[in-house]
Amino acid sequence: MPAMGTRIADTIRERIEQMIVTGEFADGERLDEVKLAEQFGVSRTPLREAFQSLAASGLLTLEARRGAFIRHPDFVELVEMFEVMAELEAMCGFRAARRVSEQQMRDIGRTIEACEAAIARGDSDEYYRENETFHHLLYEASGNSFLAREAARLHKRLKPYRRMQLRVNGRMPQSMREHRAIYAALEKADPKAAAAMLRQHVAIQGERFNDLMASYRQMAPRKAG
Amino acid sequence: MPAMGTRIADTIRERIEQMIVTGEFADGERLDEVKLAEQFGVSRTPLREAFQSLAASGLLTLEARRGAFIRHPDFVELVEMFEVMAELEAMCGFRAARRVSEQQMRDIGRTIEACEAAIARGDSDEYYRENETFHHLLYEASGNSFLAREAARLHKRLKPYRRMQLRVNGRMPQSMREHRAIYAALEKADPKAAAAMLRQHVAIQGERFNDLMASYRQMAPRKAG
DNA sequence: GTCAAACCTCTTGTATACAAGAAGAATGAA
DNA sequence: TTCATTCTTCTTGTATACAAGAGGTTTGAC
Repeated sequence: MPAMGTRIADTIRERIEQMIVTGEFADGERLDEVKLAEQFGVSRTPLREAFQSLAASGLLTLEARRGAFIRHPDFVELVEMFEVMAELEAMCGFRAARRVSEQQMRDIGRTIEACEAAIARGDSDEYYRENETFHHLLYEASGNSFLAREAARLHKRLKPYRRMQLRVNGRMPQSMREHRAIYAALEKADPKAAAAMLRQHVAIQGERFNDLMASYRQMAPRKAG
Repeated sequence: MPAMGTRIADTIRERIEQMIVTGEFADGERLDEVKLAEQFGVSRTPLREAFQSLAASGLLTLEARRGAFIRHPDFVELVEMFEVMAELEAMCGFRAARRVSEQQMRDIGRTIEACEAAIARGDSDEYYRENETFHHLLYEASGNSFLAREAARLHKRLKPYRRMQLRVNGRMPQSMREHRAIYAALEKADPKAAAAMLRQHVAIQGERFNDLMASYRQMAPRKAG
């Protein structure tokens, strides 16, 4: 964690990042420096530094002398990104199967139960939170801190689009079964099974491909001037 | 001297990035804003924006109210990074085996020959250049543009440390044999073989682990106040 | 001589001022 | 009316000014 004291630029970065990953901006929308600076009560300087940082993380796009834009990935790129995400998670699972600690297994087990409870209550926000925790615990359990950071980074970047996957009818119970299967593979210390399960869990393939495409088409019209 | 065509911040970013990946800075070195601004003949503003961008890419570390520092990865993290790099390259190879075009195969073949010619001439700079091209062509050949970008990003970040691997006695001819094996796997359209070859080619394991560790120890003392 | 506290200086972080493209509006010709 | 051109305005990009923390240094007490 890079020293993050009282720098306004860092705070701004966090806040804009949050706005982006919660899907607050439409595709193609331009982030007005003056307006945002006013909104946050700061000058343009820290705001622009935040922009640079966010752009390097891929969360927004800077166009020379035109400004900062939200550019949602097109469908092809979205599939590409999930393809990489699937492989990173598989890699985490593979390594975690050998390296995961008992404490980590308990934590993972807890998030699975919390997920199921959330579904039972119909609390989808809680479900998303716990699901996220599940995956982050897995990244950590890989025992490769660099891999964990990179996986978390891409995970964050995909956040606005992950809901599309889960919104589909019947996806959540299926997702839960997969969580349990992943847990079982870790418990058996079976790297290949864990990797395969996770690849399957995250990848966009088969029916899921069509589901995502349909969801994407519903979301796509949200274009901004 | 204000705006004149291209963004200064971008130019500065490129130049500093180049300085970093060519290993121009020692571990722990602080990048003096005033001195660098003077050196480049610009104000601190675009320089600081470049810093933000570089920090987000992992090429330098920003510490609140202390400055921008070059923090070389420790040995463990370096191994972790190569582990991820190996997997990304394997992934590229897997996909490239199915998707690579004939033109791309010709280009890849050409870089292999250029590499071998460079070795024969003892031109190591040229060798590094062509080797880099070989890998970048492979990333592109994966057919997944997002994957290609991510692989290229990590490749760049590892650049200062890749030479350590190759400097080892006899590594270059071995590396060339691997290039040819990778080429053969692509030609046979054998995804698993291509992936395995690339994982093997990039990963730090077996003897290579010890070689890298030795090289790292020689490089490590380059600490700055 | 050693330790601690105040102070000074140097560097970073933020705000503001200014320059210069870019996009759009107004103007004029066909 | 339509197209091209000029001009206006708005926004970004860069420089500079100013504020404030961090680190080192001096000074004083013991």
